Amino acid sequence: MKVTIKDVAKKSGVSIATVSLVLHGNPRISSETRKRVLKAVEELDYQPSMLARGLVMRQTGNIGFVLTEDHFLRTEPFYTRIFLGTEFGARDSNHFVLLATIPTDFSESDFLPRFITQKNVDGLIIAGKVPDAFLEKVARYHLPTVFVDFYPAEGEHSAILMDNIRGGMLATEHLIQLGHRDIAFLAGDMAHPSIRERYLGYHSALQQHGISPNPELEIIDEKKTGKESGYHAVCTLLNKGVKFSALFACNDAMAIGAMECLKKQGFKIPEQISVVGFDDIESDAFQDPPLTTVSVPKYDMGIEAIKLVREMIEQNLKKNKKIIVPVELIVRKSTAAFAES
Amino acid sequence: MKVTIKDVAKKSGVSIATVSLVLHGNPRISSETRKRVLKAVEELDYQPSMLARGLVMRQTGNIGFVLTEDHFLRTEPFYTRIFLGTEFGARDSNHFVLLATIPTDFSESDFLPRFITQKNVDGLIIAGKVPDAFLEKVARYHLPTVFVDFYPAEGEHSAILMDNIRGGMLATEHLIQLGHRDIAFLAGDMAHPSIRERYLGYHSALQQHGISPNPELEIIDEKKTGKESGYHAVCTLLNKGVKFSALFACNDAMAIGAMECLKKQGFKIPEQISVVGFDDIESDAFQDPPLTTVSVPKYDMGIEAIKLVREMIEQNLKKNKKIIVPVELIVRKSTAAFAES
DNA sequence: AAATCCAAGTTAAACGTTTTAACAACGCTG
DNA sequence: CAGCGTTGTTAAAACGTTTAACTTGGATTT
Repeated sequence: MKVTIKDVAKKSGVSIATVSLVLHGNPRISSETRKRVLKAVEELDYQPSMLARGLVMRQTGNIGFVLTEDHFLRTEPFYTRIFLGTEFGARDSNHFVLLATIPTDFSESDFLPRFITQKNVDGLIIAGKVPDAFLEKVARYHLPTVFVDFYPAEGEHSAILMDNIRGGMLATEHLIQLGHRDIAFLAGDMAHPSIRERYLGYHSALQQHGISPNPELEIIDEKKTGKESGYHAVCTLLNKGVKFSALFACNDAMAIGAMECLKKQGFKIPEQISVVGFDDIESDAFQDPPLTTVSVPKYDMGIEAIKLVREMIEQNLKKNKKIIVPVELIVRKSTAAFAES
Repeated sequence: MKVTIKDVAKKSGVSIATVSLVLHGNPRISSETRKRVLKAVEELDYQPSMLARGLVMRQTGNIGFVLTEDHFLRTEPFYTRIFLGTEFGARDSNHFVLLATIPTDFSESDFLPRFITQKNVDGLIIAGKVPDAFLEKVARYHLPTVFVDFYPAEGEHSAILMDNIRGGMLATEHLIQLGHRDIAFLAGDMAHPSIRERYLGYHSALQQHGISPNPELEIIDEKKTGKESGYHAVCTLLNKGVKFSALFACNDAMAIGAMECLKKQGFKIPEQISVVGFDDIESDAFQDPPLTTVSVPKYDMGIEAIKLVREMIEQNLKKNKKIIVPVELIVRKSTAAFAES
């Protein structure tokens, strides 16, 4: 039936131990035997059984990837890309990534993903914000865990985060360098750390360039962070009658909503008003005009997450580590040099 | 460390064999012993090791889910929902679903997902169209396979498909019942079986109601099937100057594009023209007006896929089976009774 | 020449299950 | 009371690996 280590051993005239040692690169095997074994492995297309290996090594070879159902089903494939990154990263160490969603309103009475309760994973990656009830419940299993794009309020953890502050600075500095001085900031849900940080970056860039922040230009009390909020925020801004030549939205959805409103009001983008977003979502390039934004390396975040969780599995000392991945400014057509009007 | 069957055996004063038999519901165990064992299992929170079990049963307990990268990263979470369905379905039989993407242009020289080459799955679910090169390569592994929303050109297979013909009929009949007679059909990519079938449904409904199809009303030569194609198709239709009071687009994206064009031309929807789409994508409910459409049970397709692949794994006779899942008409606000203009 | 060391392999136990065949205990039958 | 069937339980093999401990035979040291 299936080719086992025994078949390889027989074919190359050695014991199964030798085969195993060869496969693990043990130096005690003569290069001649090594060659013979490798040849047999090749010819038989031998694939070690993960099951048998896992049994003796007491490892499953699996890593769990958990996110809320909402996040997974988002039209914008943000977490999907992160997942894809983990899949890719897992190839190196021959792990498998098991994905499971949890209810967005996970409560004490909900079940954990099976791979956790059945101890079928060696480590865990938790992507995006998850309910506290989930965190509490999962903590009981003491699995090496890495958070991605989320950091729990309590305790010390390993996490992969993006450099929101720097992103906010990059976006703002880009506008400053284009000659803009009156730069609006649009946001909702300031309770969210990422958004708060982007705001911080905006502020800090202004100050570094000697521009004193004007609270009138900060529309930060939108309820949500979708297109509608962006649209509405611009309305608010225009109603105030305060002068501005550029705006930085805390994410692309708001930026796109903002552009819609501006265009409807007859403003030319970027000639009259420059717009910068954040996230680099799929549709940015297809906006009119294509949106300048801060790009987040989703794929890399997944790869880093796997690396980190693997590290934690190997040296199972709980060395908590935060990795901040860099972001990048993508200049498209929605920003232009300041022009006196 | 981890609780094993031995611990349960010791605690309940029986042999490990007995524990195993109890857990498998073997009737030869006295109900008294059974109770004792079950109690111990409960108290120790014993979870059988998938690895050990898999080793002796020669099953991995995993099912592979493969789709192209494009499909997985689509903004519209169609396949994502199907995947979620498989995840859910897999709970019953305690399988795990491993997801892997393949390059959209998979060629002979590309590698198969690791779980296939390493024989780490018992069966395979292939979602959406995949390249022939992939099919050829994967066929060599003789895995029980179920296709979802795709049926290979060659050979006999198991598959979960949606009832496109009936969907086309439902949509068209809905319009006919509203009193419409001049019903346009919009499509692109007629090479795609799903679209061809929807077209068939449209035709068949017309004929059943004694309406002879008017080729002038069929715009079926669009290159693609996106919003732009829908927009463009309506332009073509209007330029022809042919009279119509309703239109059925082969998918929601085209329907939405069509609505945009119609609205721009000053038509009122649904007062002057009724529009029906197909797919029930996320944004339908947020259109203006909300789009009437044919809904596809994505989640169920996933569940059915798991059921079928499990069936194939159990009785490993290659009983190929096609399951056609029913679709459903969702009436929203984009359709109304015919009104003479 | 005995003792030691080394290189290259091998033996065998262990991992945690499932399952078959064997077994013990008991009541029944003839 | 010998033999038989039934009922409930267990011993043991098997699944495919890894790895610590051991063997073997030749080279080197004392």
